[in-house]
Amino acid sequence: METVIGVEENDEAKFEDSTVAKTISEPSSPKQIAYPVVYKLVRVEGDGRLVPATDDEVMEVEDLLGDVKSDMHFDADTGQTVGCTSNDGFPSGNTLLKDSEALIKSENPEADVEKLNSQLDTEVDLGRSDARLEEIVPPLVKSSNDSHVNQSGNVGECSNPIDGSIESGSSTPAVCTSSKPDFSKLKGEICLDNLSVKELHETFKATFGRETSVKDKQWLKRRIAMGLTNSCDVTTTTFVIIDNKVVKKGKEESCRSVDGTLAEDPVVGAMNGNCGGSPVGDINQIENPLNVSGKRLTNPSLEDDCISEDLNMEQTAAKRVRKPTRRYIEELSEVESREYVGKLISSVKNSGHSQLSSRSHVRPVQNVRSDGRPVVTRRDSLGGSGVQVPYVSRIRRGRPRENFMALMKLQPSGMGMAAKLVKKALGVCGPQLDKERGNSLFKARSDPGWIQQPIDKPYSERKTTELEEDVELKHIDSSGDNSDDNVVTVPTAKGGMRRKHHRPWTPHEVVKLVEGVARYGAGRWSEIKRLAFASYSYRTSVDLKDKWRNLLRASFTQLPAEKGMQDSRKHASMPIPAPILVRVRELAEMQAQVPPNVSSSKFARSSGRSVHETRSGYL
DNA sequence: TTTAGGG
DNA sequence: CCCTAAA
Repeated sequence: METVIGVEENDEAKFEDSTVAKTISEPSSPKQIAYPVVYKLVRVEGDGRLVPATDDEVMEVEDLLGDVKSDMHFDADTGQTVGCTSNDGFPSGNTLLKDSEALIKSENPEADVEKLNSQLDTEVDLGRSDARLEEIVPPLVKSSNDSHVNQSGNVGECSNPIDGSIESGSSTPAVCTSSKPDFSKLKGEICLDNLSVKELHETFKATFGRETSVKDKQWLKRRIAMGLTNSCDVTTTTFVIIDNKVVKKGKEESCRSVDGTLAEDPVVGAMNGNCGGSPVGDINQIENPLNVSGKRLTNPSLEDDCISEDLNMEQTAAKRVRKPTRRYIEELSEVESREYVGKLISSVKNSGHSQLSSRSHVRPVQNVRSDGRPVVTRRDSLGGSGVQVPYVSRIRRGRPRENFMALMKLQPSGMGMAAKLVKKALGVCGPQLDKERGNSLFKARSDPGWIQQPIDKPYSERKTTELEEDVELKHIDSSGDNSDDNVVTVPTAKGGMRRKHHRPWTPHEVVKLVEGVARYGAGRWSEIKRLAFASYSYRTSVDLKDKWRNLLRASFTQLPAEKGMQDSRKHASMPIPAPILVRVRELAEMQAQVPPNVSSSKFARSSGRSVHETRSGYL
């Protein structure tokens, strides 16, 4: 049975209510209208059932969600304002937005959210909807247009359902062209426009598992599209969402994600980010994973959207198709599977590995913000001097791509316009976000390890307790964005310029590393990396190894000192907490890993494989 | 690809 | 951290 974490889109009803003006369902709760979109984490059981995620699970994903969201966020910013994000502006996103917005504005989200949450528990049929969807789809699929859509990409590149449902819906069904609803997740594209009301009804039913009395064809289409999209997201739960594309574990199935939604709601992104579950798991703010607040850029009306959409479409077309970054995927998958299914990772890895990093995607925005104009250059990325870091970080971790330049070149000139638009948008939501984020960030929590954060965080928040690693990471990331992780270009003999970046190890990381070694044994770096050391994609197994080596060295040299004088030498940089060092030493000894020099000779680490005993005194 | 080591 | 040889 696999454990996937899904996002449950709970407010079916709400949407309807809002959209349809209570044509349907219980007239009882007048407030439904105000229900914001709430996502709930669920686990998909083998049989397709959705089970509320456990705290742990949530934790696991939280982090992820945060990522996704933030990333999404960006995309959204760009996409929303500019054009459907990269070619595949998620249909649902937009659609959802429109609907939800209306809802959201009406009341204070906070309260509503809670309600929703409670309700959520009961409502779970995304999974089903999905299943059904598949059933229905076949007939629908291929109904028309394939060519149009497929131009850019295949499955992944779906056109905006919005267009399909709204635009064409009202006007001429004939031209499904760009307007085909996004059903692509399943197998192909479906053009809802071609369906009769009755058919739509059926589809609706199949999608949502219930009847609808709405006669409005357009509405139905939209609704369905939305539903499908959402379900898609749910399905996707495997979570690897990269640049608008959702990559399922292993498979490369992609579809637009809820960009729009997420993006639309900066706050949400931020929220998640904060909530970013730390592996440590001492957080429980998961209550409202997503809380759509009323604050957001709102798209005035559908009409407007359509317009912008059109605009978007154009630009979109020009944009390149981006595949998920390998690293990114890795990261996500790791988080996801960590402790659960480590295997998945490998498969996921295979699925996507492009040179394009999510970061590249974002960068333009950054540049724009700081410079005031869309300048995309490698220099910026490397030097990072003038690059400003947008509120949401998590854009790109890991080592910078060597061929970044090339990537940038890919950015069509259209970017310019896009960038401008984005800029505009950012101007509005940026600050707000920051604020939001900052506040939520303050949900301080006890830091597992110690106190010193070696890293200089760009944000002042830093002093606010050591937000757990996740947050910390974000900060780092942010800083990284600026300076690109302390990237320093080092001249290479071969004429090339090599980037060297420094990523200070956080206490958490160290702890994890130690634990990992304890659990799996030193030397099994890949294992540790994958399992115990799940997140932190930027740490490669080699990194782990190196770090361990260092720790070992440190532990054996520094420990003795502790006994006598606390500090024979002021550890200039980051003082590694004594306890940890102790543990390290212990482990080392246990596993017959003796630090070279210090103890005696270099014993190959071969005896300490069994491991497990380790965590006695400490841990 | 992953490990171990050297730089 | 990076790079590379070995496995």
